[in-house]
Amino acid sequence: MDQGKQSGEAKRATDDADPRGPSRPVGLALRLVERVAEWQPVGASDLARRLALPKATVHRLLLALETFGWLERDGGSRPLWSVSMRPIAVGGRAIEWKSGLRIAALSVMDALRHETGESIHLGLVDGENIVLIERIDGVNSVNIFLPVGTSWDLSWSSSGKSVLAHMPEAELENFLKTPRYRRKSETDIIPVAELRDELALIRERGFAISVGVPPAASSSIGAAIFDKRGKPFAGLSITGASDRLREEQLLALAPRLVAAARRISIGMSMD
Amino acid sequence: MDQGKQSGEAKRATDDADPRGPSRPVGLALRLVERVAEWQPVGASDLARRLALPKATVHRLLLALETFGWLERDGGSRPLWSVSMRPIAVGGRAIEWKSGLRIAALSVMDALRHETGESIHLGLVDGENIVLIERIDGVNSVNIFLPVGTSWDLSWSSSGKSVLAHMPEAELENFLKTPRYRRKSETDIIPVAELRDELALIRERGFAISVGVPPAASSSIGAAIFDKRGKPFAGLSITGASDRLREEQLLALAPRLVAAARRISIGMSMD
DNA sequence: TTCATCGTCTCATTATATGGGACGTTAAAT
DNA sequence: ATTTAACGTCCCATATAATGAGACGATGAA
Repeated sequence: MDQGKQSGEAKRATDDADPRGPSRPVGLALRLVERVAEWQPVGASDLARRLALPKATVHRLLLALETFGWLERDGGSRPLWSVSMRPIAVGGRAIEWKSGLRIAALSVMDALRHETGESIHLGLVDGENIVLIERIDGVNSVNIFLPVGTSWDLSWSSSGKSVLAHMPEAELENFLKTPRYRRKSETDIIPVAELRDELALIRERGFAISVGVPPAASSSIGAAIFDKRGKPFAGLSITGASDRLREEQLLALAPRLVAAARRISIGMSMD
Repeated sequence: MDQGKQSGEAKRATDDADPRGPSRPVGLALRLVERVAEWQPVGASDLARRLALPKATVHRLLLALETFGWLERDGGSRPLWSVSMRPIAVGGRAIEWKSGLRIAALSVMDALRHETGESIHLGLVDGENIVLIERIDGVNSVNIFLPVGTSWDLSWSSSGKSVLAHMPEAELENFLKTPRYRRKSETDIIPVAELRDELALIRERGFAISVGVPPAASSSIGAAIFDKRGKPFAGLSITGASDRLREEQLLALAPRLVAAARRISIGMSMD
């Protein structure tokens, strides 16, 4: 799950500053929830140290978040904290609604998985990431079961790249301002020129390909989904284990995938 | 998605009270997030009215939550609010970790869906609800695709009831203190005696059955999953459309389901 | 047994939340 | 086209809660 954060982390270093001002307690509490999710199970002192916050403040907030049902602790003599099911329940509702998309996509996704036998992923853009919001499993066994909520940098996954390729120029420029790292690496920066070339190819072909993406070495082919105004906001992809889905197999699936993505875009435009 | 809240709503009426005291702003903010998720897209005044809070307070919190990335508004002249992808991303991490369960369950679930051809659901207990955290789709078409994050009252779903049946006496008593409504009804209370009888039957047989559960009329057979200490904390179920999965079909699947649930429990006890 | 570290709690001080109400704007009703 | 009720937004004096240093006993490692 780290991959989704990699690029986000750099920016969050600033967020982790300690902004005095309005709604500070709320901000602290939410940051606490996010960090507990990341580091769970984690102790109070450890948390305070990593966030550079006073122990007493963290402790008080932890108790509050427990009361409100967002955090839980195990029963040990040195309590360790983790997040409850609340965020998932809340987020599930978000997806349920947010998605005319989900409704428009489901039948198409189901059809696609029967045509191809592979797993179909639906991702929604969230800032500079793409978040997996729905998955329909292929009929084959030995599948890759990524959990809903997994997120990747837009420059990583095939669906992310296909969204990137059709983004308004200004937004893309802004995205390219911060360096993008190659998957599996935290130091190896992708040259901007290389990324631009790939995006140009994606625009031309109408789909993107990714091979061997962590965590579970999976390969995928992805296409963008557009809203009424023609802006890409989601991605559809066919995903499978790298050793079974090689580039030629992926290319063979391209026409079906592109057709499915277009059908969803059209379905979304008809509200 | 309403079904998950139905019974919860009664209790939340009290939560919705306005407790002065420590961490009040945090509590208000979190309640706001939960309610926005429930009612989205929703306007500020509407929200304030429904929560019986001053407009100014709600407005200030909305702006803060937007800053922190938990809420978003559309661009209309009368902004409507909805939740962002943040909760899903946070919750996804929760699941990722929480689940030795997920890891232990996945291969068993995959095997089970191949044996039966039906969709397999994995739910985790969250207070008095059970939350769908993982779904593996059956190989048949015309499936029911419930989104991860959907939650039901424990007395509703088959997996919930099977958890209830094996709960410690004290906890069960506490659960039965508040009245439980029949699904699809907001007034029709299930007699406690009837519920007790059903739970006794479930204990005896080792599995529970539910027919025609909303939102998508689905029927299911469920069994509980236990932790090392023998406490039920999750549920496994086979779910399908009501018109295809009748009681006799469900009963035929029982032995396989019970075996799978037991295998997961054992897998969990071996850390 | 020693001892550093942990979770927990208190309290005087400081900072923020609070919400009534005013203002300009929007959109529905007339 | 005009009216009007409801909306989003913001200000500001007051009430309220957040803050964090430090104390304490409990825990687990050395």
